[in-house]
Amino acid sequence: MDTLNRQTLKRLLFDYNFINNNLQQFTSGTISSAQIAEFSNADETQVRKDFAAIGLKGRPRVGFDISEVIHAVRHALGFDQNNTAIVIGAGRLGGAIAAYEGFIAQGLHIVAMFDVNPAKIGLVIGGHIVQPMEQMKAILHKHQVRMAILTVPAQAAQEITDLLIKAEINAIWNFSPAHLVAPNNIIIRDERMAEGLTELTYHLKKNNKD
Amino acid sequence: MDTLNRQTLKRLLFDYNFINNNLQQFTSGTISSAQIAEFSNADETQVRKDFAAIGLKGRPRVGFDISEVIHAVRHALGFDQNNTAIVIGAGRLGGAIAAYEGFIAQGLHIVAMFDVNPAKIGLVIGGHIVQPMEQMKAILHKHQVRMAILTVPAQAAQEITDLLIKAEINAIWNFSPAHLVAPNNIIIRDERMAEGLTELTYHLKKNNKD
DNA sequence: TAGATTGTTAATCGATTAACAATC
DNA sequence: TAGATTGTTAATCGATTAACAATC
Repeated sequence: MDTLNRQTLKRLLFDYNFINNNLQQFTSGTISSAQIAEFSNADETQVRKDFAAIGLKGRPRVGFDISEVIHAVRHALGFDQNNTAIVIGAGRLGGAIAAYEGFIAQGLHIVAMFDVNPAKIGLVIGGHIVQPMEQMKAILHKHQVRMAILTVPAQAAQEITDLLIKAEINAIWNFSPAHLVAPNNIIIRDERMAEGLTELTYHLKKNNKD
Repeated sequence: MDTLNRQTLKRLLFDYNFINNNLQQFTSGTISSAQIAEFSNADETQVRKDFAAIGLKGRPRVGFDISEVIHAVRHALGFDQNNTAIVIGAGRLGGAIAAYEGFIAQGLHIVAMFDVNPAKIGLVIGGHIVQPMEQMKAILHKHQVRMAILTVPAQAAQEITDLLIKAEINAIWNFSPAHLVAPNNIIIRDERMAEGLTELTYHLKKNNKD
């Protein structure tokens, strides 16, 4: 199976959420590409292509079986695989992420929380006891952690990334505004909130002038 | 000037951050499109096109004037325009956003924080006293607020959006996983963190199989 | 059977990259 | 002047949409 590109992943997630949140209205147990397309305002051909890309087959005159769609998307995107993760940076954002239960449906299980600040060690934030960085390597190993969630200030981000590289982490979900340098085999997703704000300030300014 | 598309906004922000964070290394006061392209790993033609799109002119053999670039990007993206905003949802995420100082450089000023939960009213979170929703309309008017930042649970999001529509908000920065229904003249940016997680779980799963 | 919906190929569209003349 | 770098047009690439035969 080919690698799904970012847009396809995004659309599949969107379709999946739509179906999941509106299960009760699809009493037939099936859904057509046109129904999905109407909601997601993508083209219906696009929906069929996306589904074909994850091996989903529909039936002419009937559509796609809802439980098959849910299962196939969960499988293709990896939601059916449990991933353990740690949060580094026991601030408000780190706490929010650690406490958020919505990620569990995507297979994410946060097992520990760390901070460099001695004053925070031992506090319970987002349901986890904050531990010192020195414990990190042992915990990563113990829980076979593959993902680190970085919610530290920009100036601390690279130093911590270097520790994670040494500890052979597989993936980093980076909420700091820093640009991280790491080997290519480490999957990095930068969550740049400044981008969202930029979109808004740009369009607000534009509207002002119109 | 044509509307900048999302990718262009993203690249301009990236270029801007790169230049800003590395000012000391450009002692000549100028920078070439090739230097930027090397860091951002975009094509250098793309950098020139992006700059041309915001009216920036470079000089052959010299490059682009750094202070001109900074000024032009800030102006084009609306960073030089102050925008007031309110945060709705006085949870950890709302607090993190309200307290984060990095957005000030983009012209964002948070003036108030709201929550539906009576137990939270009066608390100071992220530097702001939490106020009841009933105060919202008056404060929006008083501070000429154009943007609302939504950090409430999914099930509360649409109801609050409806209030914001009535209060004639211009833009909503939506951190809830809900799909908001609103008129087209309201600018909505959905910050779907589940997308980032999806990218990571997908690639982690893929790596597993390879 | 008739007709709705899929699956897939072909056409279109838009964004990215290559090429190169203009310029300082 | 020679040559580095811009600005811009043309070519390429990839993603989206249209068209339509296959199918139940």
